[in-house]
Amino acid sequence: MSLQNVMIVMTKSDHIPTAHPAGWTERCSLSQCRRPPPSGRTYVQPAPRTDRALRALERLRRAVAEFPREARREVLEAMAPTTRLALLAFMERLERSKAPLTVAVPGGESSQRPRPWPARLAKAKARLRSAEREAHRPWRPRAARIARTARTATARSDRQGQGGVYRKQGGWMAKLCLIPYFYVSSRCFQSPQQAASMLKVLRRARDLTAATATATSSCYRSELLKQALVDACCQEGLELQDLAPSFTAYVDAKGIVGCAVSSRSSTCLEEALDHRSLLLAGRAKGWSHFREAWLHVLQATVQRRPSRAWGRARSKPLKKAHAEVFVDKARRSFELQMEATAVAVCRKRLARAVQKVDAVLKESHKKRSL
DNA sequence: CACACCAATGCAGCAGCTGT
DNA sequence: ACAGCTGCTGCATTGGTGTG
Repeated sequence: MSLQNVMIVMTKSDHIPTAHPAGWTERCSLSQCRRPPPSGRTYVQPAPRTDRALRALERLRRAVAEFPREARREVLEAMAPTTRLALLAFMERLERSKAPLTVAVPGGESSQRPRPWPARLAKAKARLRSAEREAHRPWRPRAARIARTARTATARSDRQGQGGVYRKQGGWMAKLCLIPYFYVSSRCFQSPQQAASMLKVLRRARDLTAATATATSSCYRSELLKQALVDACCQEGLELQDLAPSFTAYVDAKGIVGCAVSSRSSTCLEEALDHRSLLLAGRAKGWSHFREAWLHVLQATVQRRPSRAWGRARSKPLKKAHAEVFVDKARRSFELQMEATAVAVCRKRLARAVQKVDAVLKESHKKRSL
């Protein structure tokens, strides 16, 4: 299709009769066509082919507008000449007609005002802000998800026969999520059977905890958990020191820093539970609060097993300055990652828009040659 | 319906100590 | 001297849920 043809199509569209005072523009919205019109307003049926071309071009125009000004030339040059000409003609026409064009694109928003660059980045940042707004909404586990996940985990462990029992270089250990964001590990055992029997105890403790605590509460009392562990051990004819549990808070913070954050393992249940509460409360209140909680956890000295474990197993608490560097670096790299994602999404949207315009142009060309 | 997000599980690796 | 022990850490994976 030539540039002239594009102009012809656009001129024709101007003459499509409409009962709406704003002209043809509002009819172009697919979503509006599907919905019953607002009271007192009438819409006529859309002219499919013309509208499709206009919609595709408007979609492309906005996809290009999402790029920073300096990148737009490169974007345009990467297009096929016909597509570029069609878009430029469309934009010229848009510029000439001072009437605000509001060709709506499915899933898009009004085109009266182009979205500022980078729209996706702004959206990403809004998401960050919304995480901060969560301050007023206390965290609660999704009961359905937890129940389903528990079923899945059970199914998986049934399949594998030893879910929750992990092989270490020197032996076997049992690990289980006792309550959401809170893990308990047994000490290391020589055989997988021993570790499996400890896993059974941990599962029993989890069931006892679930039976006594409300599923929607994020506040778990340490005495309750400890009692559940003691009772579970007792039912298997064991002592708590046979299990020798250690506890870790593990809070998913991918929405804030792009990773999960865990506290150091502690043999003190209260300590680990406290870290869990701090991290969860921080996460619910947004980045600045989460940062404080994370810093606290990183600097905390925890109770460890009196074992001969070394290396990473005995990582030291960080000094304040080091903790701050660590935390801020994580946040910065998360922000950069979000920006990169936003750019990738813009490119993807552009590719789709170009494809759509190409298809419309090709179809129109075919019809003309018949 | 595709994609992003999230909870939970699974596992490799770390690195100094200990036993031979 | 060195292989093995130890259990904690960090990250990948899995699969369900939410959202546009």
